[in-house]
This record gives sequence, structure tokens and C-alpha cells, in this order.
Amino acid sequence: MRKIMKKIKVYIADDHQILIDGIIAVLSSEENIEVVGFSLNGEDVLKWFKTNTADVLILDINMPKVDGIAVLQNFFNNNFQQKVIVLSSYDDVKLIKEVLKIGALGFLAKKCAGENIVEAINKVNNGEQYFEKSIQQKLLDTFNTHKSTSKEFVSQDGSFFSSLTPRELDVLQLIAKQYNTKEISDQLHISVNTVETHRKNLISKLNVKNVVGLAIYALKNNLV
Amino acid sequence: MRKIMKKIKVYIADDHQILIDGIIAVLSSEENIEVVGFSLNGEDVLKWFKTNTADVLILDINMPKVDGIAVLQNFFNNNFQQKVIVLSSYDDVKLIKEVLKIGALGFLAKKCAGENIVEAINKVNNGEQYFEKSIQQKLLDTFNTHKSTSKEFVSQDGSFFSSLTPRELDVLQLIAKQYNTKEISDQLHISVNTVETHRKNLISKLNVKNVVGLAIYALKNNLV
DNA sequence: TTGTTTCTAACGGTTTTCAGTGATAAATAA
DNA sequence: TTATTTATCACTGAAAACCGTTAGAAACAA
Repeated sequence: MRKIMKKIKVYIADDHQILIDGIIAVLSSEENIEVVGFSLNGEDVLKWFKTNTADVLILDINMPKVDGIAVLQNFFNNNFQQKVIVLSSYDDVKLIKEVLKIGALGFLAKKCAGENIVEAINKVNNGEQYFEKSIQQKLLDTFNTHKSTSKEFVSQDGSFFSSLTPRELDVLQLIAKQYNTKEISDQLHISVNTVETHRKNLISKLNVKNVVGLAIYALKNNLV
Repeated sequence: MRKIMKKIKVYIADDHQILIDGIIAVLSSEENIEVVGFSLNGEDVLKWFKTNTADVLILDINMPKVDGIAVLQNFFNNNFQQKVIVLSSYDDVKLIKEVLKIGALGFLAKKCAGENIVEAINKVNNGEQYFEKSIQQKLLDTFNTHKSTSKEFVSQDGSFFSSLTPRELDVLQLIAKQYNTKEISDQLHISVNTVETHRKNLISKLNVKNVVGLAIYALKNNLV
């Protein structure tokens, strides 16, 4: 007896075609999954979903033009239907919390095994969350160790760079571009002192040691 | 009539398992290709090839512990037999020239289509070089325009840390971990002055402005 | 053997970052 | 309306980074 089953429609977005082809090949052996399209940048994802639908979107964070966060944010602001699994090179907890907040259901690090992707697709298609084991552990760890730390580690909802003010983001981005305080003050038309205040607050808010920590944070969160 | 054919033995090295699984899936439909192993870092590649052989090695540049360049260099110094196809996120001309010089036969950017990998494997297995079309063009362009560039300068955006000395790498990694000069000197058991010299040389070699630039370079090249 | 690279170290001087504290006006949220 | 957040600016002192230059010893390559 053959069971009639609606296939799960999957769309893939990643700027590495070779990775896309790989995922397609992995999924091709799954009878209940159908890859309905892919694109190599965020812009094309947005375009595609204007006139098409899919059940699950596998979305890379690091993409040219429009990055994954921006795509997700856009969907989030427009009541999207498809379930989103975020794909990233970094399994950074702050990033994970951020994407969950703006509507992602699953998170996969690229270092995870390919088989996880099948499991992830099936789970999120049912509306369940999916995280790879090591990431689950990481998330738990931060929830445990940081519930007692001072106010500013996690802002209730767990996102972090959303807790930065717009101005702080400006400064952070320029720091990550290797500008020094004087140069930043010139570019933002504010005083050196003000820039220093912002920098100080960033270091404290993000719980890093110095500008190097800020730069790394910015990079990992695709702010540059 | 069935032709008896020796399969091409392929070994894959990349720190993203999901990409490895993808490549394996892509290659699984090729009758004359057999994947004989893989690893997630350079160290394991070197170990594996001490006691095993393969015809073709697909080698990612950005890997933790021992990077692709170092692996290739090691093979190069030891008269290796296997043909190497270098895989990289960046299709930087300087990087390509570098890997060719130390014995790679093929070069694939990750943004290339998956089918290219099959072609690449077949070509290099016959001792021929393989480059994806867009890369061929790039190489030609620079050979024409750059016949008179200066000796050796390093990339702005990454991919050339093979020109850094081991000690410089040590220092770079610690900087990217937010350690300051004093802490680094303690950890490496050298004087503060020496660390400062290394830092200075790094900034100059990598053509960045400050420690932030160094950290970004380290991160982009997977050194942390 | 000779030249080159690497690692080590030092020094003086300048610029930048960092920590702590405090403060005001404007915008925003409760 | 009141409280909070955000953006702005200032001052001090200490620590760290940065610049230019020099130089010896060891390891390595031609």
C-alpha cells in the first residue's frame, strides 16, 4: 500500500552554491522532501517568496547584499508562513537567540552533520523547534549561568544586539572597521568624549574585554 | 559489456561537516568515484595520509588547528602522491597562486556549482589542472596586468596567513582572544617587548590598521 | 659558508584606550 | 505626568597600543 503524502517543500538560501548542491543531494534521498528552489543571496530569497511559497526555508546568515538576519526580519514584519531554519558558520549563542526572536524555528551550525538537516526539516515543518545537541547544551548553559548575573547580560527575550541603541550600533560598526575614536567622532559629528562613552558602554553591555572583543562580536553578528 | 574500472579514491577535508556530507552525496551518483574518508581539521588529514592513500584530496583552506595551506606545505615537503584540489570561500588570486606554487592542481571556490567538483576530480586525477571558468579569467587578468607588482604583499581580506611565522600566528591568535600584551607575554613566556614587535610586524604584514584589524583577520581565517 | 629569516629584546616618545564618575537635555515609555 | 532611556559631553589618571629603530643569537636555506 502506498501512502499518499504531501511532500515538504524546501527552499535553500546560501551564497555557496557547492553547499546548496550538497544539501540538495543529501535531501534527494528523502521521499517526503522536495527542494523547490534556491538562491545565492538574500535579495533573491525575498523576491522568490513574493510570488511563491515553501514550507521550510533553510537560510544562511552570511550572504551578500541582503544577509540572513535582514531576510528574516523582513519576513517577520510581514507575517510569513514558512518555517525557517537558520544556517550559520558560527554557533554563537547571542546570534541564536536573536534569530529565534525574529521568528526562526531551527538553528543549524555548518559544522553539524548532514543528517541533522533532514531531522531539522521534519521537526520545524511540524511547528517544533530544532537545535543540534551541542547548541541545546550551549543555550542551557547560558540560561543557567546568567540568570544571576547583573541586569544587562540578557534582556528578557534573550536577544542581545537588539539591546544596543542605534547610536551604539553606529559606533560598534565603525570600531569594527578599524576606525579609532577620533575618526569615529568625525564621521558621526559628535565629540571624542561621546564616542568614548559609547565604546565604554558597548564593552560593558556586551561583556567583552576591549575593542578586539567588540570587533569580534560585530563580525560574528554580521554587523560588518 | 562491463568495463572494469578502478575507482578514483577521494578524501575530503573541511571543517563544515554539512558541506562534506553534501559533497559525498553529490559524488555518490558518480560510478567511478569513491569517497574513502574525510576529516574536519588539518591535523587529521596529515595523520590519515601517513597510513593511507587516496588519489585526490579535496582540501579546504580555512580549518582549525592546522589550516589547508599548512597541510599542503607539509605534503609538498614530503613528496606527496595524491592530487590536491583546494577549496576556499574566497577566490583570491594571490591565494590561488600560492596554493599552485605548493603543489595544488585544482582550485574550487565554494560558490561554484557542485557539478564542477566531479569535473575537477576527473581532471586532476589525470594530472591536469582544473580551475572554474571565472577563476581562469581572473588568473589571466592578473597575469596580464600584474607582471610588475611588488614582491610580496599580503591580502587585505584574508587568505594568506601562510606567510606569517609560527610565532606570529601564536601572538595573532591570542590577540584575537582579547588578551593584552602583558597577558600574551606571560602565556608565551617571552617579554612584553617581543610581543609588541610581533604585533607590529603583524599589523604591517597584514596591512591592517590596528589590533581590531588583526582580530578580524584572525576570525575571517578561522584562526580562533 | 654566507646570506636570510625568525625570534628575541630594548628604548623613547606619541597616541589611544580604558575605568570611574558625573551631568544635562531630549526623547520615549509607563 | 513622571520615570526611564538615549544621546550628548567632560575630566582625570592609568594602562595599553602604536611608531621607529636597533640589534644579537639561532635556525635555515642557497
